Amino acid sequence: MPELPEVETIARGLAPGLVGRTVLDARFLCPTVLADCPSPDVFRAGIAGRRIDAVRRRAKLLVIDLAPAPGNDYPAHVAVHLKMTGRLWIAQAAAEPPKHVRFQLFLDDGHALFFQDQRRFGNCRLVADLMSWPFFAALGPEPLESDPKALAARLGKKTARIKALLLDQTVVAGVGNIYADESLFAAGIRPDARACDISPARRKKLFAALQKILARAIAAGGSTIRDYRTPEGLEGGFQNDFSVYGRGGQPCPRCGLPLSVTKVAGRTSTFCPGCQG
DNA sequence: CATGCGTCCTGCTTGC
DNA sequence: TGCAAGCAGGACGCAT
Repeated sequence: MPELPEVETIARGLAPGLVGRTVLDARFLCPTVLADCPSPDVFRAGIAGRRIDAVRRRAKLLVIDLAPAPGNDYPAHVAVHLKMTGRLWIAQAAAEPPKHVRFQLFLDDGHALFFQDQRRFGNCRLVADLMSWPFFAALGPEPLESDPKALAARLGKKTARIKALLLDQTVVAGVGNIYADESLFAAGIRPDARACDISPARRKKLFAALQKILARAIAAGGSTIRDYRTPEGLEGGFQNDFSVYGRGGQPCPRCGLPLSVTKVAGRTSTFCPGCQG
């Protein structure tokens, strides 16, 4: 469930405890959490002795930038995808890992980064060159760093449903089901509308609304539906500001009609049949 | 190429 | 009260 605002909150929360530290080792409590790597030992050797230069977000990925080190004489990155239920926090290295902890990164100050993931959808990987990773190279623009008009132009001739395109990480990066539904409501667009049937002005309005909603969600520390927590263990606050997500059957906050629930692009989609159309 | 759909995974919720 | 089916959803593999 962590989408752009949640991963941004996590990156900001982890940075003070990680940046400047040196990585000593890693431990995998679940073998499948490690993606695109021949073995845990290859990963461990690849990170050992490196200093953490930065902790940042790209799309829904948490990216840890690692400096070169003796024996590892090139920059590298650890990329973590939290998917639905992933959580990250820093604790004493000797702390007993709670249930569903899949991975630990041990630091030179006696602490460790813990990665917990109940549903095992999440993963982490060690990447020397991010752009040689096809998924990363194909990511679309960051919505908060782009002109809404330029984003709108990216889907001008597409016939797919607008909801499917918002969720497509190559169209725009970092949007998931929550912020897709919320921005479609704000722009007055049905989730099952075909992109080519939406006027350029309304498509621009959609991305302007997306920017505003993402910024407000980051300011609130993200949205907690069930599993998401900040690195400090706190729930987000933006779930209290939802207009439609998870509110099927309840009155539309704008017109009072009951909100409809459908499946679009295989995802539950909530919208107002009066305001979006 | 573009689009759409089934699959993975596990714990909570719903329904009989 | 108990148990099974349903549901959540990001990315990917495959079908059309």
